[in-house]
Order: sequence, then C-alpha cells, then structure tokens
Amino acid sequence: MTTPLRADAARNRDRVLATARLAVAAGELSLQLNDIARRAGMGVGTVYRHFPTRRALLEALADDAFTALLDDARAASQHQDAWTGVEILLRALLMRQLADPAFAEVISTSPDLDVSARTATHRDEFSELARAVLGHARKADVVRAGLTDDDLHHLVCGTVFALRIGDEPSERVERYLRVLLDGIRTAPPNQRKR
Amino acid sequence: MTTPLRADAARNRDRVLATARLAVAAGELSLQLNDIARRAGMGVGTVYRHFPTRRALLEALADDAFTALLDDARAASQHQDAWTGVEILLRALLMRQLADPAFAEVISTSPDLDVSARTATHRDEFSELARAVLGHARKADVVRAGLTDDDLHHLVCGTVFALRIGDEPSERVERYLRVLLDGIRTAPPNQRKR
DNA sequence: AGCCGAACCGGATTGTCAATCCGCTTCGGT
DNA sequence: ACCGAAGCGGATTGACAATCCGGTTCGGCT
Repeated sequence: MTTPLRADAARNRDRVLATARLAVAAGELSLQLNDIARRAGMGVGTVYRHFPTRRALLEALADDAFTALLDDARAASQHQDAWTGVEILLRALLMRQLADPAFAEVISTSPDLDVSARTATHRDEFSELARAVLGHARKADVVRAGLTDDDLHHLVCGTVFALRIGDEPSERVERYLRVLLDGIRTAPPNQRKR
Repeated sequence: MTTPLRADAARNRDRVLATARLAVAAGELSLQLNDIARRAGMGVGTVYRHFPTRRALLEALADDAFTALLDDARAASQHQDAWTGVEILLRALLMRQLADPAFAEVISTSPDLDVSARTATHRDEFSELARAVLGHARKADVVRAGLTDDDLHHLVCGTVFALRIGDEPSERVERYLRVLLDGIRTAPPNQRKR
C-alpha cells in the first residue's frame, strides 16, 4: 500500500519531524505548520503534503511514545499480581503523557479524531491490553465495581490535566497518582504504602 | 470607579451576554467574537469595547456560576461534619463546571490569566473558603495528609476534564466523583455508601 | 426645548495563521 | 540521457482576531 517514498521526500519528512520535536520540547505545543516549514527550511506545501493536518503531525510525533506505552501495557497485563498490573498500567499511561505533550494530546482526545490508521491501531491494541488488565483485577476483586477500561483511561487523562494546571508537576505527580489509585481500588486490605 | 454606563451601552452589553450565553448553551465554546457581534446585530467594535478579549467575555458569562459556587462553599465551610463539608465543596465545584462550560474554562486555568478584578476576587474568596474546609478536615483527620487546597481544586478540574472526554457524562459523574472522594479520604472507616 | 461634549457605535482594515493549488524541479528506473 | 511520476515551493485564499477612527447618540444642563 505505501509506496516506499522517494529519497528526498523521506529526508524532508524527517526534517519536519525533527523541527517539530524541537518546537514541542521548547514548549510550543501550538505547532504552527507555517512556522515549522520556515524553520525546517522548506515551503509550507511540503509540510502539508507529509502531514495534511496539525493532528497528523502530532500523531507522528506521538508514535514512539505510543509504542513504548504498549510495551508497558503488555508488561502490566502479564504481571501475576492483578493490582500491581493496574498500578503499572495507570502509572505508565500517566508518565508517558507527562513526558510527551504531543502524545498526551493525541491520547486524551476522542478516537474519532484519529487521522492515521496507525494511531487507531495502537489505540485499539492499548484498549485490549487495558481490558485484560482490568479483567484480572476484577477477578481478584481489587478494583471497584462499575469502572470500565475507558473510565480508567479518562481518569488518568484527567489526572494529567490536573497536573498541567499549576506549574511544576514534579512533586505533585506521586500524590495525585496515589489519590487516583486509592480511589479506584476496592475497600482496601492494607492501605499504607509510601 | 465604574461610571454607571450609558443606557444604550448597557443594553448592548446585555445583548452580547445573552447572545454569547445562547452560543455556549448550543455547545459553541469557541465564542468567535465577530460571530457574536453579527448575531447580536451590532458591529464588532461594540463587542470588543465591552469585552476586550474572549477571556473577558467568558469571565462575565461565568460570573453567576461563580457566585453560586461561593454560596455552596460557604455552606460547606459551615457544616459541622468535616468530611461532609469536603464532599459538598468538591461536588459543588464539579457540578457547577458541568453545568456551565464557560465557568469551567475560567476556573480551570491558571489565575494569572484573569482579566477582571471581579473574577480575581471571587477566586480569592473561594480559595479562602476551601482552605477553611480543608482545615476542618485536617483537624478531623479525614483527608489524606499532604494535599493542599490547590490540589483539591486541580483534582476536581481534572475530573471535569475526564468527564468531558467521552460523551454523555450523566451516569459517569457519580462514579468519578466517588473515585475522587475515596482517593482523597484517609484510610477510611466505613467505605460502602451507594 | 434645544444644545453640546463625552460616551458610544460600526465596520473597514490590518495582521496572523491554516490550508490549497498548480507550475516548476528533482528523482531514479530504463 | 531521457522521461514520467513524485515531490517541491510559495503565492494565494479564507477564516478569524483585534484595532482604529469618523460618524452617531445619549443625557445633563441651560
């Protein structure tokens, strides 16, 4: 399906991605495509062909983080202790978003905005893994009844949002994560850790 | 300080607010001021004089909700049971945001964006009430140590965000609120309600 | 009643940015 | 070395925010 892309085209695509990554790292999540083009030293048209949309570029930027998350999720789903699995999963989902704002934007908006099939696939895969983790947790009765895998997803994204409001998430991260995890767990057996 | 505004000016200001309220109610939180002007049947200039910024208009729209929230917060701070106070406060903060998207946007962004002194004052007042509620809760040892009043604020805004992601918050509201409240509470005495 | 200046109005205009379109250039297979 | 497909670039269109200023209206005052 995907004809292998000409040499110069591939080079340009990479340049755009690199430039965009720089911009995001510098805190400019607005990602004005015209700007990116200028900084990457090429015409707007070129940028727009590779990434027809701000969203498309965002998804491309987020791809690595998404892949990494899937690894985390697989690990979580295979952990023998069900609750630990949940912890790993939610913590990973949170941390990956904090580490990569582009990824955060991609994963915390409704799926029907997806542009690339790749992102959609990733999303599905993650969903499936999350359901597995939650399944174990339910069997072990460590997660409060009535919560769906989507609920967990949403709640983590909410926590990310909460962390974004003030400044300097750093020290707040563990605190908020603890609140979320405790809130999700069923009437607990031992509730003093750290 | 505020010269009482000429009759026609007041009329126009109200027209803008009414139009904007309609727009928000119809789900257009983008609030394009040019658009509002057209729909309100006046020039853009007029709108811009009354509300120099999208943000200013938003704050004006949010004013009522904010006042109502302050009432709730006062009630919460005077409740004899400390934990109930917390519940009332957080629930109110959540519900008011769900009921009024403009208010949600105003209260869930960092204070240094405030345009009107009025909003800033409201914000301070709320902060103070929240501190009072949290103070009682701490004395009664019903809220997990290490959480500040700002933390609570952020976490509620995060929950609102979480509710916004999917569609139809309705049935999810209580579920998410429960998660938050349980997560905030100290190692609980009786944890089965509803 | 009618005057007058301050307050207010309107919309043409400027500036920013997303997104498209199409004539020209470059690539790479033959 | 040739040539058609693939890619490029930037002028252009369009949407919207925000400003500016000549004309209009208000309402206190005589």
